[in-house]
Amino acid sequence: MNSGSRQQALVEAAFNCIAARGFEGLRLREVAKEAGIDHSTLHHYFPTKEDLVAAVVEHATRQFWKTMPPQPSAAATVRYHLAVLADMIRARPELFAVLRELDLRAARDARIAEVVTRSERGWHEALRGVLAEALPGADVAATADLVISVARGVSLAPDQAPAVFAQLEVLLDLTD
Amino acid sequence: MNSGSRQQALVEAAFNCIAARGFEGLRLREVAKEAGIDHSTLHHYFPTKEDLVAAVVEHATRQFWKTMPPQPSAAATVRYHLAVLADMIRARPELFAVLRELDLRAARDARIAEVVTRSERGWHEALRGVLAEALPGADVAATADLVISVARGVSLAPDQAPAVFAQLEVLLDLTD
Amino acid sequence: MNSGSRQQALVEAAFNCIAARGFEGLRLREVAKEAGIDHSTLHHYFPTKEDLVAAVVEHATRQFWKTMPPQPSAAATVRYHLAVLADMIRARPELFAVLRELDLRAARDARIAEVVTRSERGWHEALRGVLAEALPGADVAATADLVISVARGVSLAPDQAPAVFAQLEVLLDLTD
Amino acid sequence: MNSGSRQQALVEAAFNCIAARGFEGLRLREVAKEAGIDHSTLHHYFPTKEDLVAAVVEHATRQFWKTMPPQPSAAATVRYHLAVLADMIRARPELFAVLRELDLRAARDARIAEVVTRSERGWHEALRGVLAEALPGADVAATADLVISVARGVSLAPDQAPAVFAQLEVLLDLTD
DNA sequence: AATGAATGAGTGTTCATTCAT
DNA sequence: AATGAATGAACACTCATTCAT
Repeated sequence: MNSGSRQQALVEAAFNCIAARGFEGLRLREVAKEAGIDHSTLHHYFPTKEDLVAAVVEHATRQFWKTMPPQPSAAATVRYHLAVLADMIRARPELFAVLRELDLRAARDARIAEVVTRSERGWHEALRGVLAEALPGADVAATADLVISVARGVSLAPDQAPAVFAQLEVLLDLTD
Repeated sequence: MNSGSRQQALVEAAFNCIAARGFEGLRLREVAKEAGIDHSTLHHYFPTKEDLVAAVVEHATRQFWKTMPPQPSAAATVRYHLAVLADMIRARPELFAVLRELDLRAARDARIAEVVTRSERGWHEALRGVLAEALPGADVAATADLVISVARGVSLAPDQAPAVFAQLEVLLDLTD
Repeated sequence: MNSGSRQQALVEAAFNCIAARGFEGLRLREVAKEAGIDHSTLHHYFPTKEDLVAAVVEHATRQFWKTMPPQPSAAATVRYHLAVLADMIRARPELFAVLRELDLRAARDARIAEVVTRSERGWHEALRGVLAEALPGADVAATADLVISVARGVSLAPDQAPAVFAQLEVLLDLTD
Repeated sequence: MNSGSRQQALVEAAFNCIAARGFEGLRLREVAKEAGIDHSTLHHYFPTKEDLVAAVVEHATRQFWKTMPPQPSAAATVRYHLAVLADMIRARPELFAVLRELDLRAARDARIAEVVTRSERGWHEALRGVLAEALPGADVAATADLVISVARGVSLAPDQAPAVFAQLEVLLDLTD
């Protein structure tokens, strides 16, 4: 087993701990145990807890953000994006729970704030681009923020995701 | 000083700690110190940390939820509600940050889940009532969930609250 | 048992550990055990290890320095002082070993340097005063430094203390 | 680079660590890093930390003790010796700080005590020989111990070395 | 020789909780 | 109620040492 996979295993174990018990429930010994190594070996890969957390933050944001695949029309691209979002939130609620923990922590941790901001900037820009085409005349910046707010908010109640995104789609009037 | 106000002071101190440093940064000694009492004395009012947290949860949800004051029309009532929401989120971001921490914790703490659910149910019902009148023919349940999702999501980026709620109002087409 | 004696007991236990195993062998758990309390209770009295060490430093320097009791003549006072020094070093070699550890540590710890310097200053001044009277015409500052150097040096080989101080007395020609 | 020089480099690196941070601050990883090798490789040269320390002890005592070069007269030899001592202490205070750490450690480590004793014995004998000639009638054993005590003591306050040794020379009345 | 991974005992420190007064 | 003392389990982190290559 090479060192890359060990680090990866540790990050995933840490991610699972955070998903299950929140940041406050993150215990290095438990992470190491789940990854099948001694807890002091963990420090060989991540000298401090903060370093591990930083890796988890990168991991979580990278997992979330996938490019928006172009569809026959801009409106279709937006509709598809909303549908994918709804599906992801339902399929992987823990990922989104962790992302929301990150949002909260960003307010008091500059290191996290930077990653979160960077991650959101990309999403926001992509959203603005496709919304400008799909909804000419609309306030695309505010609309992008609205979409992101809905995604954030509904990931705190994952079961509602399909209905909420469907309703958002109706309101946006995304006809070709 | 009667015991009621002592408890109140402790709950507020705890709330402030959570707002400032999150649940993971809640220290009983610090709460007691901020309330001006010995940390052992705190246990006379709240036997365990969990009890204090429960009180904070009640405190936070009570603070948030205020009845929706009726306006000349149902549409005006909704518009007013959205505006109040935007104002509150901007004025008291810590309150909403704590409420979001609660949403996250509800997923792993049944005691919190119960309070959060109860609080949301009231809000949801009130919203459905006024939306049914303001937007006849609309899917009021989904719309109420959408409004709540937006409020939740935007409280993670409080600065965007006015613009996002304004955009939501536009999409809802809330004319009299 | 009042808190004063507890602190005293802890300081003495810490002193004994340092005397027996040096600063590098100072273990908080062991100190607490020797004082008969739980190791975390120690932090109730001394929040950090550094605080405990500071108290030990004060304790050690205070123990050493006792005023020079005046004798019939200045020369007799110096002779008596040297004799007392020789006796103390033989009687309590660990105390002087700890004081020498302090001298060494003072080079890399400003907090210790301050206490050591303060302690030595008093000694040096008293020595200069009585030497000026006992040995008119001598370089009292250099002689005082010499006496202190001898005391320091011989405390690293306590058995030689009587002989070395006796020889120093001879050289100083301390006749009335 | 042959293994002899590697060992030498490690010993010197260890010596520097002890000089800078004391025995308690001696870290094998740091020593290895300063010597430019992996910390595991260090164990090929010195199986245990104690072995490295033993080598440092030899190194330090060997560095100090250099034979007393004969001068025109025995008194001049002693005077020269004191002057060299004063110069060395001022020029290389860290060496003498380490030697004093060794004296202290000798009290609780037989392995170190042996080296320290052996080193001192040579010095003491040489001193007795030349003192017997320079100061006929004096208690040469006690005087040699006195000189050694002064050297030890003043190396804890290196700045005073010249003045203290000058004063010792005066008291010894080392005229030809 | 040389290395990076791995270990485990141990280090100071924290903190909710309980006890005695 | 109120306090300060006391507890013990848990924590992140350190470090000499060993193992596999």
